[in-house]
Amino acid sequence: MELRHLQYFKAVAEELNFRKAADRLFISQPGLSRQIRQLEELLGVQLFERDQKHVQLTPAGVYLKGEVDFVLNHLETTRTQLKQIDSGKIGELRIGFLGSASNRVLPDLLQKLNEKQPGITTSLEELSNAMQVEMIQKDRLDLGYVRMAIVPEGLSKKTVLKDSFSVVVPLDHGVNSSNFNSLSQFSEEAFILFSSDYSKYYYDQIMGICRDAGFSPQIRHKSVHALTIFKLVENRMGVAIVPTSLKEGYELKVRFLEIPNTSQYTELSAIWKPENRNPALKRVLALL
Amino acid sequence: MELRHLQYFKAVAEELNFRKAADRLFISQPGLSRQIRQLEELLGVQLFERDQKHVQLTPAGVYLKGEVDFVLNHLETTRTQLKQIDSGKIGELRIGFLGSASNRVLPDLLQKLNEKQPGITTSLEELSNAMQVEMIQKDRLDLGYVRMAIVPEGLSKKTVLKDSFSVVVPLDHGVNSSNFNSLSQFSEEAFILFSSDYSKYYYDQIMGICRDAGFSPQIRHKSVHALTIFKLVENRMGVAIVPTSLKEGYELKVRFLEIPNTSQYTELSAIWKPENRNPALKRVLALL
DNA sequence: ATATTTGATAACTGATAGGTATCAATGGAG
DNA sequence: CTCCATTGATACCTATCAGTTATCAAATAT
Repeated sequence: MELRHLQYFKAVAEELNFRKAADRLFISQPGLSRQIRQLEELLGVQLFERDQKHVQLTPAGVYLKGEVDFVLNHLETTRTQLKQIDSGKIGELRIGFLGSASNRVLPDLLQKLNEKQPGITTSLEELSNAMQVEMIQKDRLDLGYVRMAIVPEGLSKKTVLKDSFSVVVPLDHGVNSSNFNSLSQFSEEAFILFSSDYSKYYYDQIMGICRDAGFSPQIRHKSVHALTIFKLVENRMGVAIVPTSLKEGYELKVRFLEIPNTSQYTELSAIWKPENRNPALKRVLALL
Repeated sequence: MELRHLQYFKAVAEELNFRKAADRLFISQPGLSRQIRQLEELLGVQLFERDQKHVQLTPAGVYLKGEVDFVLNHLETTRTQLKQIDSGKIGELRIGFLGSASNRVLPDLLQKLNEKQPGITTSLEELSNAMQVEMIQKDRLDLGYVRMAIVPEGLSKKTVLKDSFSVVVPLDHGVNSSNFNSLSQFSEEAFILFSSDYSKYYYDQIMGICRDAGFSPQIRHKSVHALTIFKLVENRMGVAIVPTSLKEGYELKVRFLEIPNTSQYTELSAIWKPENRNPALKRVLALL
């Protein structure tokens, strides 16, 4: 059985006249007659009652007509949907991000998406730098928000946020914005850092900043979540160095001190695989 | 576009390998390759990503696979329905049920069906709760008899039986109907339950009943068949808690003790998909 | 380095969808 | 009643194209 049979059946069922149906289908009447007979043989069921002057549907034919209408209609809408998906008007984008992107960058993107590309749905997942890279390379993620200076071979990058670093201290800490001038003031403090397996590059960079200031930090705690780090600082478990933009978006009971005179900064970048064929990705990249 | 294209597409989408798919379809690999390419041209959409070693679906291909599965399955059931209707029937109703429906509810339905709608034939299958839900959602089942408090989104439900629970004990067990007053009398017994993969909800509920009675049951055996459970009880392998209505319909050598004063009860419900197009289903629903 | 596997290409062939010409049966118009 | 238009079915032809075999180059695996 082929769709041809069903389309022909539909025409005959509607016209109840082989010649008119054949005309509508732009084929000859004998050809149509044969295809209908073949359909009846294939299904093992008589669909039309033909006496020499009239054609009408059998009960089985009536049932089949309903189902054929349904199926052909369904296939038609499937075709138009397919076109939409292929052009990226609708589709799903799988986004990975570091926690630090969830303050401004990610909400910005989602809002812009909702405005300009409402057909695109997203699936969001907070993941480490390394995991995002791996998943993008394996086509398990379309877009990632990471912190790294150089991206692995084969991935594209666009920086969306350039961030200085700040020292995070308890509110009652002796150093404040008026007397803070060098990071070396914290050389004897305990430090709280992001875990290196969450972002190796990030970890190394903070170590570099301290080295520039002439000391090697004592690391007491490591965590993967910014909020946890802030809580630890608040409870005087140490001080932390984090991207300045993390200041926004939390109800903070800690003090941020932007580190002056340092060429060190961190970039939040969107990364993706140029060969990625998800059409929704192209549209989203145009928005970045 | 013809059904052939869709069938071939389905095979390739499942195998993700042109040669294996061609073997499965009993055609040659070049022929299959050409048909798929033609389908892509007809739809104006790329469906597969082929590099020289791997084949994978594009997002459009993923979408099409879902629709094709649906359409081909729908056409298949249409064929069997057609046969039924052609032989003077109204259609076939595919019914799934839990074993506990086979005592009263299912025979009742079948008898009523035989009386009021003799044109409807049935195909019956004993299936777990989860399997029934899945098959109904995929249009592989028309009506299911399940035990669950809330049905998944998109399915309709009608409760057909409200059942209390009974403890099942051997005939010579110390506890009988005159001295039974609390489930806690069984707190030290070994228990035999229905497997949780048969009906998660049911399993949890029995655990809840015991918790209400102030103990956590020692579970020694699990089984999916009521009769097996009764046999185990008969041979003093433990006691069981089952819906009271299971008492009927078996030649029992065990004793049922209805649990008093519990708000716990179990409902046997008929579930179906409202969009289901089976004409026999509409008629049967009118009988419920 | 060798063998095996992948999908794509090229050229051939056989089945069949659709064409033309015609038929017998029916029913409406005169 | 006759005539004629209209119905679907039949017989035969043909051009298309689905599916074939025989290859290929590229990529793994051994």
